[in-house]
Amino acid sequence: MTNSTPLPPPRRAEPDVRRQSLIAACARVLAREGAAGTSVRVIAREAGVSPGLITHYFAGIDALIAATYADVDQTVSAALEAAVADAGDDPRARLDAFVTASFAPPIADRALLATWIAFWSLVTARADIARQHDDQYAGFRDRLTLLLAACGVPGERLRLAAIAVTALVDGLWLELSLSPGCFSADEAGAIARAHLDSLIGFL
Amino acid sequence: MTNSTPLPPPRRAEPDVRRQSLIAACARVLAREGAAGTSVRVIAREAGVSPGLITHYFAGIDALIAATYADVDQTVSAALEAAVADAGDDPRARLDAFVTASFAPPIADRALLATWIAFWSLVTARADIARQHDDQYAGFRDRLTLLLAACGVPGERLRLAAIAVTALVDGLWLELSLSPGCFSADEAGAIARAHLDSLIGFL
DNA sequence: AGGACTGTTGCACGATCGTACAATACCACG
DNA sequence: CGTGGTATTGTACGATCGTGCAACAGTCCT
Repeated sequence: MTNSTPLPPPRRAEPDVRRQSLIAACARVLAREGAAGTSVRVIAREAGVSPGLITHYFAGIDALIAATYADVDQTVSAALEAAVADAGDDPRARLDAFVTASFAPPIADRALLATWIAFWSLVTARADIARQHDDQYAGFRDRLTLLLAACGVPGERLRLAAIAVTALVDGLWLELSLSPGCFSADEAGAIARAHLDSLIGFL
Repeated sequence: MTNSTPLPPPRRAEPDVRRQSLIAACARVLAREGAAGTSVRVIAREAGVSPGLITHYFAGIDALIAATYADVDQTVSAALEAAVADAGDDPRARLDAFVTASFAPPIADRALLATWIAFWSLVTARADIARQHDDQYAGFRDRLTLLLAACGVPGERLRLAAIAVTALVDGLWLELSLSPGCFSADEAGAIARAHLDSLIGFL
């Protein structure tokens, strides 16, 4: 049980680098084993380190999962922002890019879904994690609100419009990730753009 | 540790009744403790029986969770069907009733959300559970397809329309259950009905 | 070069997990 | 009124869980 691998000599790493590698290992394990099979020992083996190191960098396994979720959220936000930036200056093109990017890598990814689910399963029991969830979703909606306003959606409809688009994109992303054979990413994008058409009322 | 309660004498129950009571206890524990805190012992204490009884009725804890999910799905389907039946004969009223009921008790319920999340967390790792998920969602979409067709949605748009409405309702239901303070059930219904308006193109 | 700092290891500990199994107690039936 | 069948109990077992901690080792500073 001591070690099946030849045990390479332990090497020091920059604290930030090591911390990030633990988060990445946690995300990989969540994607491969699911939330139930994700434990300190499995994550440590995935990262190639000793189990004790996780306690050294994180207050506990829940803190590591929360950090993984925050990291995933940051990855998603960065990818969405990059898509918006690539779309140029036309407001509608920027809005389309924002929602379409949700159905392409790296966002429509099984690893992200597993992380999300593992995190949701903590929301029910822990108040601090519930607040982290609320904050991250509020950030997503706020960004969407700006893009919708730039497309001319009037202020009094802005709030519900942002909620609607968030829900639609989330639902499509969820089912696309859970059962990828049911419909394609292109179809999801077409559905979302059609919904934006009716919201903006460009006719 | 033997027993904190006065231990009422063990009573026999009809197998179906006992089985159903275990499923109900599982759902309550999932709602209260979250997926992580749901174990054989906790469920047995919630149901007022011995832990061994769960093994007697179900092949394992995963089978109990799967049965709980199937039961929840049946509850949801029955509630939706009842709402449709109450709506009368007008196709659009029936469609509205179907989607609006998703945001009212007993569907928009924290216990259901917890069950759903616990089940999703098993989808990643187990193929048989992934198929159960696909089947249940296909059933939901099929029912929606019939209601949409009755409202005059043409055949070539029917498939994507059903996917879109399913995703929107799912996303709204998910966020409504995860953070109830963000928007209300009435607002969710209004969003969904507006989306149906644009799909059916009644203008 | 040598000492201090700390990243890292490896293991021990108690708790809890899911499951198996023999013993028990209830109930229907002869 | 026994008696067999089975729902139910209680517990034991091995595995795995998260965490704490003393010892080790790599790196940097003086």
